[in-house]
Amino acid sequence: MIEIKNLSSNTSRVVELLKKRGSDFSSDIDTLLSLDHKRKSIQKNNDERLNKSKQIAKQIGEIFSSDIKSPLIQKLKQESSNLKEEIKLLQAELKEIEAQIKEGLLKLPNIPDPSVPEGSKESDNQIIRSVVNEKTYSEKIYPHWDLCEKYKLIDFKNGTKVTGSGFPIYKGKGSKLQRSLISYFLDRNTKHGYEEYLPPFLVNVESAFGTGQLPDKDSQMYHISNDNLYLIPTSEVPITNIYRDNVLAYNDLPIKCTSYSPCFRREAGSYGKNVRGLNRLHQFEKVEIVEIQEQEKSEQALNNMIKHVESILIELGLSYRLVKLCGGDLGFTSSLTYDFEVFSPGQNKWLEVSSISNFKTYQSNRLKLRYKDISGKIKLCHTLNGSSLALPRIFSTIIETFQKKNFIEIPKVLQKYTGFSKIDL
RNA sequence: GGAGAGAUGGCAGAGUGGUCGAAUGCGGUGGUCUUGAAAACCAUUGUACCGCAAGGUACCGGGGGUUCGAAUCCCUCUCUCUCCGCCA
Repeated sequence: MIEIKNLSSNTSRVVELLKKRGSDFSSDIDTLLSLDHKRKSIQKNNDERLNKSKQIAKQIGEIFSSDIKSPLIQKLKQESSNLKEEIKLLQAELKEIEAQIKEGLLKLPNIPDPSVPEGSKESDNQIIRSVVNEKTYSEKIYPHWDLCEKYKLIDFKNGTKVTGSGFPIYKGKGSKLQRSLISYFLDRNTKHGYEEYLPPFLVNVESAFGTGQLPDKDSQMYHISNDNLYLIPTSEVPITNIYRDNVLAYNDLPIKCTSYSPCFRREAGSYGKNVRGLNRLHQFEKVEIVEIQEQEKSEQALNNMIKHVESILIELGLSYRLVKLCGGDLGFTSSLTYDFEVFSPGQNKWLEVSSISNFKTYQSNRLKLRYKDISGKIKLCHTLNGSSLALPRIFSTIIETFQKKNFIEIPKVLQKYTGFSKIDL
């Protein structure tokens, strides 16, 4: 949620930057500002009346202690009753207008960073760098769904039987490889200073709201109606919400967390080729990194996160590229996002495996996540997060990239986790 | 799931209708003293909104109500604790 103060003091700048997303929000913002103006004047009126009635109540108390029968009391009571009627009306008005302001603010996406490239579609994203490993294998390359069947790594059919499409069952060495990747990612992240967490996989409404899944992505989450809880679409939600409603000391920062969790996404509207195999699932596993930072340091923090995730991709030996998202492709709550994509030789295309974002104050404003800076001033924190990494597409790319005629090689760094160096028949 | 008790500032803990944003202790910060430190003493120490400021308003788990006046009374929700039941 954008801060209304920012909106009123930098109106034209905010409007300009929001245009990168491909829409003009100037009239929405004007409406919000005039609502806020109105809100202030109502509140002023309200406060004055409250003050008066408070004074009267005090006066009654004083008279009461000396002369219970004083005729003044009745008169004052009446006066206060009248005031109360006015206050009631003003407060109803105030509540209404505050709700309108909040609703309006929630509809505004985050302000894109000035460096965000112009553009409306995926092809407008800016490729920062590409690192492609040369092929050493010249036989026919199979896509991962064929390999999963051949080596019995994943049972898609029975996943569909047991739950539905998009719920694969890993088995045998497939399951072991999956588990090894989780451990490997967590170890790499903790070695880089992130503290490991294992959060709840269900969250309440406040948490879903805090990180911006509600109300924007309501239909994309699984909801448990009995208890009004949501299955998490990413562990960013429970982890970031740990710090909701907090004023941290500047020397508590940065807070760096990493966590594994399954992620549940309804993915309503997806179909066809894009969802084949492991490409798009309703339940998938992910290791996430979250960082809470001082405002001045978040830019550097984002760069560090990128370097860290990149070092993992290099270690795994995958071909990858780093992409800076254009305004049109930028997520609703993000100000600046970089994606890592790995090259899938079996499908001959790039697949997103990590999305690293700086949300600046957009999440923290909702979360009321603040810190006291060195001068004692209270400010909103900056929040950042990224996948480090998302499992299924790494899994599929590994088996596609390192397939040989009758076996699959396991990358060196993973072997101490898997306990085997290849998958064969 | 059943029965009971409770939720107050960073923490502990008073306060059961009037001048309470809230005693007291601990902790934090600043100072005095000291070569330095400790101790002692003094001062200070919540958040949000409005206002140039002075100042005003709201907040004692959340929401609603009674009253001229609510931390205090009533309703409701959530959470915590104790006992019983069930259970990996």
